Amino acid sequence: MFSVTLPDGSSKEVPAGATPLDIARGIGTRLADAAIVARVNGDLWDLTRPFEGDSSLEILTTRDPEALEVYRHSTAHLLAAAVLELFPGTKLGIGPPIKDGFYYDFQRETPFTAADLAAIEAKMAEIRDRDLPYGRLLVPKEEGLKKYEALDEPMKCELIEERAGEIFSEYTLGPNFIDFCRGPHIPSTKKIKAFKLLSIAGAYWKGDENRHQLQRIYGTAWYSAKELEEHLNKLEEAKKRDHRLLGRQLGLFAVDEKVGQGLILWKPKGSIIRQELQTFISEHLRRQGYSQVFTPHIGKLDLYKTSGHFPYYADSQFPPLVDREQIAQLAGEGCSCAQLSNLLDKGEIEGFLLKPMNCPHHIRIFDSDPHSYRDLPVRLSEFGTVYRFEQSGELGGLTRVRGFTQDDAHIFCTEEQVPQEVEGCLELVKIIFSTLGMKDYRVRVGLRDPDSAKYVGDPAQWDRAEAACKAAAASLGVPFSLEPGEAAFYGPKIDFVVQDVIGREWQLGTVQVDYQLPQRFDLTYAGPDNKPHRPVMIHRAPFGSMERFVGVLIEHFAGAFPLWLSPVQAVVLPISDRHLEYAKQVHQRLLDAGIRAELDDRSEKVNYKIREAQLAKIPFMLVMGDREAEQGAVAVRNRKHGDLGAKPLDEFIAETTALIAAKAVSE
RNA sequence: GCCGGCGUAGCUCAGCUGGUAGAGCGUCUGAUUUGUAAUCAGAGGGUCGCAGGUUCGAUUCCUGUCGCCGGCUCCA
Repeated sequence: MFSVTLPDGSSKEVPAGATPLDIARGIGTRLADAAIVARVNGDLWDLTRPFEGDSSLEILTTRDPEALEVYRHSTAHLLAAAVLELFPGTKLGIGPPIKDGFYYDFQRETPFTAADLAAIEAKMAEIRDRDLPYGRLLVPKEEGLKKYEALDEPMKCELIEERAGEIFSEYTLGPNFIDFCRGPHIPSTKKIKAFKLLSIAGAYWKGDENRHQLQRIYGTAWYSAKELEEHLNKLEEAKKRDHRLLGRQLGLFAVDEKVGQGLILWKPKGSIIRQELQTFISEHLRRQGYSQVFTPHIGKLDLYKTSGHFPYYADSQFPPLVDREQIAQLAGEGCSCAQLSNLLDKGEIEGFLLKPMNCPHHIRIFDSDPHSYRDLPVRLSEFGTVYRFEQSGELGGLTRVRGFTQDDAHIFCTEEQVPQEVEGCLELVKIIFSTLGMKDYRVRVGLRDPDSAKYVGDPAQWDRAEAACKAAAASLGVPFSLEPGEAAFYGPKIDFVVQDVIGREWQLGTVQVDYQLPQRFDLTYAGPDNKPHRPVMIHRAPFGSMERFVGVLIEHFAGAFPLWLSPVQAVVLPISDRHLEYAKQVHQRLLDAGIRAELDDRSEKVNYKIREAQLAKIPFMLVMGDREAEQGAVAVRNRKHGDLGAKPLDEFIAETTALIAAKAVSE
């Protein structure tokens, strides 16, 4: 007999061989029905796995987030079983649960098609209806390896070699399916109520682009058809907020294949949003003692050799700009492209680079004057456009582009000033997020990966810089995560990360502490001892890039920007031609008051004009007919609150300009 | 860059197994003078992404290429 202790402190005596499910049934059929998995002595445990001694037990039901992961993982096994029934010989990779669903990686000669997906889904339902138990078996490692070799499952063998202990567990599903798996799983397939396969994608084995590529099938699974439907609806709704769609509908930006992939054309309306954001942050920069600078879009290759950007990141740079005649001459001498590239690397040919970062230019500005410790910190800011040759498969919308403008600045300060300066930078990011009402972000402290060689500089400096970042993040008052491998090559950083409508994460604001570049450029300032000292640099961009930030912002507001950012803040709608004269006067008054207003003087019905303005998400529609013209009034309609009734024009202007000045998030 | 899917009028999309294309909305013109989410009528608009190939004939099949979408990898 074992003693099993429940969360309420009570305990039950059970015979050897008893399972968590037995106890759940003993407590009640409703609990047994809702039960997905157990927690035994702190570990997740199959409901049907017998106790192995005196235990604590918790039954996890559909209410527990961990249970949902188990449920989805079990659905992934169901997917794999269906694939093997339909396509024998397919090799299995891995099949974990993920946010909102699961995937399974397969290796097969012929790619899966959309039609296959439907067939697989049907087969899954068929297997599910067989009510098969998820059976747990224990196998000694050597014996297991032989078995999976016999099954011709090379990836499973590789996983066993790497991960399995002396005895490992595997899970069966019916007589023909077996999978090396830590588990746990739901008791049987009949628990799976609602699932759908969503997409097929390529994925490298073990995420390594040098290894073979697998076909990944993504799916989603829920406890009920209703939840599944809601989830699918949510995905549909999210698509409508996609900044790529809204960007076109609202006329904010365009990407033109004749101009080039990933190169953003800001249309007039989008430019207003960007300009307003720049004006907004510039005011805060001024208050924080920043100076503004301008630098060119290119610089000599040598500059980037000094900084370390070239040639180490040659793959993500646009090709160097080299003198035409020099190239012609080299070509005449039979110089190959590879040799040319080599000559560039060695610095034997001079050329220019489209700048991938602004820092080298700012450094040269700093270094153009001698500095005393009394001058520091020096804070140089620039809305600097940089160019990076991102992989073509990565480009999309405004979030991943090849030319973008950072709201960049570099702070040159003493080591003692670092904590205070970093906090000042974080303050800027906080101002942005709070002004725009953005709450869904996470803070990531990117640290170096001790196993990687891509970082420059000595470890002691890294340690100090990482400590400074951790301390600053801690002072922020919001949760943050420490993430090794996420540092910049020259230093650790604090990033603000948000999600787009389809759940992809994007880094926006960033603050990076850098001990390397001042050294590489041999920057100094005169200390109190009148000897040269090395300044520390802080790179920071509170928006990150204007492109990405606006992209995220479009989705955040679903295109309905707050008044102060709206490209058109009010539209004047005369009811008929005889109100046109008054409408023009109103329009001009609005423009004079600094309100971005348009006049819709088309001979259309007011309903039609309202509909268009509404779809354009214009905050205020001012309808005017005889009554308004007589009284010097405007009938105000708000995009969200509808008809607000008539009020004197002066009053509307006063209220609206106040809302704009306050950067109110809603009208 | 890799895997898969897609590319028909400005936009959204239809077009069966090869016989050079159609709708709605937008645009333009005319009529209408309108009170809080679409007034009516007419017209214009596409070398079916681009380049080759197969074929008597290709938007439709094949190859290449460019671009877009999803995922992977990457992101100084």
